[in-house]
Amino acid sequence: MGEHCHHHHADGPPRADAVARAMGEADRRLTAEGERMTPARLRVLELLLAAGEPVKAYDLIARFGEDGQPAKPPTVYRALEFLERKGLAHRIASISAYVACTSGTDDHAAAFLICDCCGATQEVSAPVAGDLGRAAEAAGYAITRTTIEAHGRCPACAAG
Amino acid sequence: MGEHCHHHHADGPPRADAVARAMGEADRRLTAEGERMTPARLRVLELLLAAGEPVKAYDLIARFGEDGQPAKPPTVYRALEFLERKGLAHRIASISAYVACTSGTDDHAAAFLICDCCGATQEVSAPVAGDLGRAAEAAGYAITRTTIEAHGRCPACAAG
DNA sequence: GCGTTGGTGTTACGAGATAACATCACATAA
DNA sequence: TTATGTGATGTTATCTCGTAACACCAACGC
Repeated sequence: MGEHCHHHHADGPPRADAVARAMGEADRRLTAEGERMTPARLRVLELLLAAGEPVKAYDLIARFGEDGQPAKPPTVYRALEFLERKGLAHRIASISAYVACTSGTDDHAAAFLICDCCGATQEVSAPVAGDLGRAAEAAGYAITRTTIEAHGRCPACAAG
Repeated sequence: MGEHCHHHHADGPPRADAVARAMGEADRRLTAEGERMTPARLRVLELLLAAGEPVKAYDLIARFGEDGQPAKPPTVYRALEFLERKGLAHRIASISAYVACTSGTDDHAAAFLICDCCGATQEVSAPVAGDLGRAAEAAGYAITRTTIEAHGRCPACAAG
């Protein structure tokens, strides 16, 4: 039972044109909302989209400069905070990593299936009105934000 | 919208005899299973039980010595790992803190309701067979572990 | 013009967690 | 009994993660 299969079988990194398209769409949408899609924010979004899987903050920092120059930590953390606030990225707390949002919808409650073997993750919509919502309601809690992360093995790793 | 009410309304720290009882029970149970409840492990469990709410690892480290001497980080992290493995404690990833398990059952899948205002948390049983389980099954994932944490306001904080 | 607001650059540091290695306690088999 | 393996601990050092604080700057509204 281990972390020994580090090859990536599933949907690898998206093609460059897909990344560009997603960035353009995000840029247009947020600009229309009066937000400022600055170079740093776009760059971090680009790195997340290009990775296609969760990325550590310090990996983003290292890859930030096109010339190989790393960014300063606050630059990346600020961009991540913005992207998360706007629903373009998520933090995965159980592995301290960040991932571009892949749920088309405005759905602010995301859940993740994370393969501990190959690192692939899949975002699924988190029905807050489900089990957890019922428990919260019974306890009188007013929920504002959820962290729902399931670890295990993806189909390919479970097989191979 | 903030973190401004830091008083503790809910069930505060448990009474000393309740802590002692819980420790004795854990000690007996694990010893019967052939595990070693060493002083360091008991001490960390005691600190978690006495707190009655999530505690940061470095707070445990600071409070570890009865004489005020802090522990070395690995001492506490090792104990936490053991307690978590044995179902006596949980890590709450979204706030990087640790809490004693309060679910009587052997139920290894816990979920938490966390008040962002007063810090109180409530452990609820996480029905893995519910929404998330269905999503995982549909995606072909074999789940081994879940992190389910809902943030919001407890009844008292929501009111006051 | 002038203040206000929000974003960025930079330095420095605080907080969270673990690697690596030596040592020790205990059980069990030779 | 001695040998030996296993699991727990002590200790040092370091690594990773994240933020506080402050100076600066651009855009906007009055």
